[in-house]
Amino acid sequence: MDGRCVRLRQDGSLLHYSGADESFVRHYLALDLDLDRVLAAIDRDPVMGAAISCCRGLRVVRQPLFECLLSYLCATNTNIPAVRHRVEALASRYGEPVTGEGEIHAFPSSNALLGATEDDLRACRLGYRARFARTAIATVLADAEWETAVPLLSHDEARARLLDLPGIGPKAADCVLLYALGHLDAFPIDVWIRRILARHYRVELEDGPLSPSLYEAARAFGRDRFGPYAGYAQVYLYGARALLCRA
DNA sequence: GTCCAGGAGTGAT
DNA sequence: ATCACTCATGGA
Repeated sequence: MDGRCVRLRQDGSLLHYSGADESFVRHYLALDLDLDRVLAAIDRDPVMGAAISCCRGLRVVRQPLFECLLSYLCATNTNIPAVRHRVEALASRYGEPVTGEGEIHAFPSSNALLGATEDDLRACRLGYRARFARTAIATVLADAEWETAVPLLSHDEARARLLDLPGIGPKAADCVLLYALGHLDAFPIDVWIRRILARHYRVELEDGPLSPSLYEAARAFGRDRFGPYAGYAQVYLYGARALLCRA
Protein backbone atom coordinates (compact mmCIF):
# COMPACT_ATOMS: atom_id res chain seq x y z
CA MET A 1 0.00 0.00 0.00
CA ASP A 2 1.40 3.34 -1.06
CA GLY A 3 4.83 1.94 -1.91
CA ARG A 4 5.21 -0.08 1.26
CA CYS A 5 4.59 -3.62 2.31
CA VAL A 6 2.94 -3.55 5.69
CA ARG A 7 2.28 -6.73 7.63
CA LEU A 8 -0.45 -6.66 10.24
CA ARG A 9 -1.47 -9.18 12.83
CA GLN A 10 -4.12 -8.73 15.46
CA ASP A 11 -4.33 -10.71 18.65
CA GLY A 12 -7.10 -9.56 20.89
CA SER A 13 -6.99 -5.80 21.17
CA LEU A 14 -3.32 -5.74 20.26
CA LEU A 15 -2.23 -4.84 16.75
CA HIS A 16 1.25 -5.85 15.58
CA TYR A 17 2.70 -4.20 12.52
CA SER A 18 5.91 -4.05 10.51
CA GLY A 19 6.95 -2.26 7.35
CA ALA A 20 5.67 1.16 8.37
CA ASP A 21 5.72 3.48 11.34
CA GLU A 22 2.86 3.84 13.77
CA SER A 23 1.54 7.06 12.28
CA PHE A 24 1.15 5.43 8.86
CA VAL A 25 -0.72 2.46 10.27
CA ARG A 26 -2.96 4.73 12.35
CA HIS A 27 -3.74 6.87 9.35
CA TYR A 28 -4.30 4.03 6.85
CA LEU A 29 -6.65 2.16 9.17
CA ALA A 30 -8.25 5.41 10.37
CA LEU A 31 -7.55 4.45 13.98
CA ASP A 32 -8.05 8.09 14.96
CA LEU A 33 -11.75 7.67 14.17
CA ASP A 34 -13.87 6.64 17.15
CA LEU A 35 -15.45 3.49 15.74
CA ASP A 36 -17.91 3.01 18.60
CA ARG A 37 -19.30 6.46 18.00
CA VAL A 38 -19.64 5.79 14.27
CA LEU A 39 -21.39 2.48 14.82
CA ALA A 40 -23.74 4.02 17.36
CA ALA A 41 -24.69 6.64 14.77
CA ILE A 42 -25.64 4.11 12.09
CA ASP A 43 -27.17 1.46 14.38
CA ARG A 44 -30.73 2.47 13.59
CA ASP A 45 -32.54 -0.82 13.01
CA PRO A 46 -32.25 -4.58 13.60
CA VAL A 47 -30.80 -5.27 10.16
CA MET A 48 -27.98 -2.80 10.71
CA GLY A 49 -27.58 -4.19 14.22
CA ALA A 50 -27.08 -7.67 12.80
CA ALA A 51 -24.53 -6.37 10.30
CA ILE A 52 -22.63 -4.65 13.11
CA SER A 53 -22.63 -7.81 15.22
CA CYS A 54 -21.38 -9.71 12.22
CA CYS A 55 -18.53 -7.34 11.28
CA ARG A 56 -17.66 -5.31 14.39
CA GLY A 57 -14.16 -3.86 14.07
CA LEU A 58 -14.34 -3.45 10.30
CA ARG A 59 -13.00 -0.07 9.19
CA VAL A 60 -13.02 2.04 6.06
CA VAL A 61 -9.36 2.44 5.11
CA ARG A 62 -7.78 5.52 3.57
CA GLN A 63 -6.57 4.31 0.20
CA PRO A 64 -4.32 6.33 -2.10
CA LEU A 65 -6.46 8.06 -4.73
CA PHE A 66 -4.97 6.76 -7.97
CA GLU A 67 -4.70 3.20 -6.69
CA CYS A 68 -8.32 3.28 -5.59
CA LEU A 69 -9.49 4.83 -8.85
CA LEU A 70 -7.85 2.21 -11.08
CA SER A 71 -8.89 -0.63 -8.79
CA TYR A 72 -12.57 0.27 -9.04
CA LEU A 73 -12.27 0.88 -12.74
CA CYS A 74 -11.11 -2.76 -12.85
CA ALA A 75 -14.03 -3.84 -10.67
CA THR A 76 -17.01 -3.14 -12.92
CA ASN A 77 -19.24 -6.10 -13.80
CA THR A 78 -16.83 -8.67 -12.44
CA ASN A 79 -15.89 -10.51 -9.26
CA ILE A 80 -13.35 -9.92 -6.52
CA PRO A 81 -10.82 -12.62 -7.49
CA ALA A 82 -10.68 -11.24 -11.04
CA VAL A 83 -10.12 -7.72 -9.70
CA ARG A 84 -7.30 -8.99 -7.53
CA HIS A 85 -5.66 -10.65 -10.53
CA ARG A 86 -5.84 -7.38 -12.46
CA VAL A 87 -4.45 -5.25 -9.66
CA GLU A 88 -1.63 -7.74 -9.07
CA ALA A 89 -0.81 -7.84 -12.78
CA LEU A 90 -0.64 -4.03 -12.93
CA ALA A 91 1.58 -3.97 -9.85
CA SER A 92 3.99 -6.66 -10.99
CA ARG A 93 4.39 -5.13 -14.46
CA TYR A 94 4.43 -1.42 -13.65
CA GLY A 95 4.92 -1.01 -9.90
CA GLU A 96 8.20 -0.42 -8.14
CA PRO A 97 9.46 -3.45 -6.26
CA VAL A 98 9.21 -2.87 -2.52
CA THR A 99 12.75 -2.87 -1.17
CA GLY A 100 13.57 -5.99 0.76
CA GLU A 101 10.40 -7.74 -0.34
CA GLY A 102 11.50 -9.84 -3.34
CA GLU A 103 8.24 -10.56 -5.12
CA ILE A 104 6.13 -7.70 -3.82
CA HIS A 105 5.46 -4.72 -6.05
CA ALA A 106 3.71 -1.51 -5.10
CA PHE A 107 0.67 -0.36 -7.03
CA PRO A 108 2.03 1.81 -9.85
CA SER A 109 1.78 5.58 -9.88
CA SER A 110 -0.03 7.29 -12.71
CA ASN A 111 3.35 8.23 -14.20
CA ALA A 112 4.49 4.62 -14.17
CA LEU A 113 1.38 3.67 -16.16
CA LEU A 114 1.80 6.44 -18.70
CA GLY A 115 3.74 4.11 -20.97
CA ALA A 116 1.17 1.32 -20.86
CA THR A 117 -0.71 0.89 -24.12
CA GLU A 118 -4.22 -0.44 -24.36
CA ASP A 119 -2.83 -3.81 -25.36
CA ASP A 120 -0.47 -3.76 -22.38
CA LEU A 121 -3.45 -3.20 -20.12
CA ARG A 122 -5.35 -5.96 -21.88
CA ALA A 123 -2.45 -8.23 -21.07
CA CYS A 124 -3.16 -7.40 -17.41
CA ARG A 125 -6.60 -8.99 -17.94
CA LEU A 126 -8.52 -5.72 -17.92
CA GLY A 127 -10.51 -6.87 -20.97
CA TYR A 128 -12.77 -4.20 -22.47
CA ARG A 129 -11.87 -1.91 -19.54
CA ALA A 130 -8.39 -1.44 -21.03
CA ARG A 131 -9.57 1.34 -23.33
CA PHE A 132 -11.28 3.20 -20.47
CA ALA A 133 -8.26 2.74 -18.23
CA ARG A 134 -5.95 4.10 -20.89
CA THR A 135 -8.06 7.22 -21.33
CA ALA A 136 -8.61 7.70 -17.60
CA ILE A 137 -4.87 7.51 -16.93
CA ALA A 138 -4.19 10.02 -19.71
CA THR A 139 -6.91 12.35 -18.44
CA VAL A 140 -5.57 12.31 -14.90
CA LEU A 141 -2.05 12.98 -16.16
CA ALA A 142 -3.11 15.70 -18.58
CA ASP A 143 -3.93 17.91 -15.60
CA ALA A 144 -0.85 18.14 -13.42
CA GLU A 145 -3.05 19.23 -10.51
CA TRP A 146 -5.63 16.46 -10.81
CA GLU A 147 -4.38 14.17 -8.08
CA THR A 148 -3.69 16.97 -5.63
CA ALA A 149 -6.78 19.05 -6.41
CA VAL A 150 -9.52 16.41 -6.30
CA PRO A 151 -8.92 15.53 -2.62
CA LEU A 152 -9.55 19.17 -1.73
CA LEU A 153 -12.96 19.31 -3.41
CA SER A 154 -16.33 18.89 -1.79
CA HIS A 155 -18.18 15.58 -2.06
CA ASP A 156 -20.31 16.76 -4.99
CA GLU A 157 -17.48 18.49 -6.83
CA ALA A 158 -15.16 15.52 -6.49
CA ARG A 159 -17.92 13.18 -7.64
CA ALA A 160 -18.42 15.25 -10.78
CA ARG A 161 -14.70 15.14 -11.56
CA LEU A 162 -14.64 11.37 -11.13
CA LEU A 163 -17.69 10.94 -13.35
CA ASP A 164 -15.84 12.81 -16.12
CA LEU A 165 -13.50 9.83 -16.44
CA PRO A 166 -14.40 7.08 -18.91
CA GLY A 167 -15.14 3.79 -17.18
CA ILE A 168 -16.02 5.55 -13.93
CA GLY A 169 -19.77 5.61 -13.34
CA PRO A 170 -21.82 6.32 -10.21
CA LYS A 171 -20.82 3.13 -8.37
CA ALA A 172 -17.07 3.44 -8.94
CA ALA A 173 -17.17 7.18 -8.20
CA ASP A 174 -18.92 6.57 -4.90
CA CYS A 175 -16.35 3.91 -3.96
CA VAL A 176 -13.50 6.35 -4.61
CA LEU A 177 -15.25 9.06 -2.60
CA LEU A 178 -15.56 6.64 0.29
CA TYR A 179 -12.30 4.66 0.24
CA ALA A 180 -9.86 7.30 -0.95
CA LEU A 181 -11.33 10.75 -0.44
CA GLY A 182 -12.70 10.40 3.07
CA HIS A 183 -16.30 11.27 2.18
CA LEU A 184 -17.80 8.91 4.73
CA ASP A 185 -21.33 9.80 3.66
CA ALA A 186 -20.81 8.24 0.21
CA PHE A 187 -23.08 5.23 -0.36
CA PRO A 188 -22.09 3.05 -3.33
CA ILE A 189 -24.79 0.74 -4.71
CA ASP A 190 -23.55 -2.61 -5.99
CA VAL A 191 -25.64 -5.69 -6.70
CA TRP A 192 -25.39 -6.84 -3.08
CA ILE A 193 -26.38 -3.54 -1.50
CA ARG A 194 -29.20 -3.32 -4.00
CA ARG A 195 -30.41 -6.76 -2.94
CA ILE A 196 -30.15 -5.91 0.76
CA LEU A 197 -32.03 -2.61 0.35
CA ALA A 198 -34.79 -4.36 -1.58
CA ARG A 199 -35.17 -7.29 0.81
CA HIS A 200 -34.60 -5.73 4.19
CA TYR A 201 -35.52 -2.09 3.69
CA ARG A 202 -38.35 -2.42 1.19
CA VAL A 203 -36.74 -0.02 -1.24
CA GLU A 204 -38.50 -0.35 -4.60
CA LEU A 205 -35.79 -1.80 -6.82
CA GLU A 206 -37.44 -4.27 -9.15
CA ASP A 207 -35.06 -6.69 -10.80
CA GLY A 208 -33.65 -5.82 -14.15
CA PRO A 209 -30.99 -3.26 -14.95
CA LEU A 210 -30.28 -0.63 -12.33
CA SER A 211 -31.13 2.57 -14.17
CA PRO A 212 -29.52 5.88 -13.24
CA SER A 213 -32.73 7.00 -11.54
CA LEU A 214 -32.99 3.81 -9.50
CA TYR A 215 -29.32 4.10 -8.58
CA GLU A 216 -29.95 7.63 -7.38
CA ALA A 217 -33.01 6.57 -5.38
CA ALA A 218 -31.07 3.82 -3.62
CA ARG A 219 -28.15 6.14 -2.92
CA ALA A 220 -30.44 8.84 -1.53
CA PHE A 221 -32.16 6.29 0.69
CA GLY A 222 -28.88 5.13 2.20
CA ARG A 223 -27.52 8.62 2.79
CA ASP A 224 -30.80 9.86 4.22
CA ARG A 225 -31.28 6.92 6.55
CA PHE A 226 -27.73 6.54 7.85
CA GLY A 227 -26.49 10.12 7.75
CA PRO A 228 -22.90 11.39 7.79
CA TYR A 229 -21.51 7.85 8.22
CA ALA A 230 -23.68 6.22 5.58
CA GLY A 231 -20.52 4.86 3.98
CA TYR A 232 -19.81 2.84 7.11
CA ALA A 233 -23.35 1.51 6.98
CA GLN A 234 -22.75 0.45 3.39
CA VAL A 235 -19.51 -1.31 4.28
CA TYR A 236 -21.10 -3.19 7.18
CA LEU A 237 -24.07 -4.26 5.08
CA TYR A 238 -21.70 -5.42 2.37
CA GLY A 239 -19.57 -7.29 4.88
CA ALA A 240 -22.68 -9.05 6.16
CA ARG A 241 -24.03 -9.85 2.68
CA ALA A 242 -23.69 -13.61 3.11
CA LEU A 243 -25.73 -13.39 6.30
CA LEU A 244 -28.33 -10.96 4.93
CA CYS A 245 -28.84 -12.54 1.51
CA ARG A 246 -29.15 -16.21 2.38
CA ALA A 247 -32.45 -17.77 1.32
C1' DG B 1 -21.66 -25.36 -20.82
C1' DT B 2 -24.27 -21.81 -18.11
C1' DC B 3 -24.60 -18.29 -14.87
C1' DC B 4 -23.17 -14.58 -12.01
C1' DA B 5 -19.78 -11.11 -10.48
C1' DG B 6 -18.77 -4.56 -5.88
C1' DG B 7 -21.17 -1.61 -14.05
C1' DA B 8 -20.70 1.47 -17.68
C1' DG B 9 -20.88 3.16 -22.63
C1' DT B 10 -23.39 3.54 -26.84
C1' DG B 11 -27.14 4.19 -29.84
C1' DA B 12 -32.05 3.97 -30.81
C1' DT B 13 -36.60 5.45 -29.25
C1' DA C 1 -35.25 10.36 -20.00
C1' DT C 2 -35.51 5.47 -20.75
C1' DC C 3 -34.56 0.95 -22.90
C1' DA C 4 -31.65 -2.87 -25.19
C1' DC C 5 -27.49 -4.32 -26.22
C1' DT C 6 -22.67 -5.11 -25.57
C1' DC C 7 -18.42 -5.44 -23.34
C1' DA C 8 -13.67 -9.64 -21.15
C1' DT C 9 -12.80 -12.45 -17.39
C1' DG C 10 -12.92 -16.01 -13.73
C1' DG C 11 -15.12 -18.87 -10.32
C1' DA C 12 -18.87 -21.93 -9.11
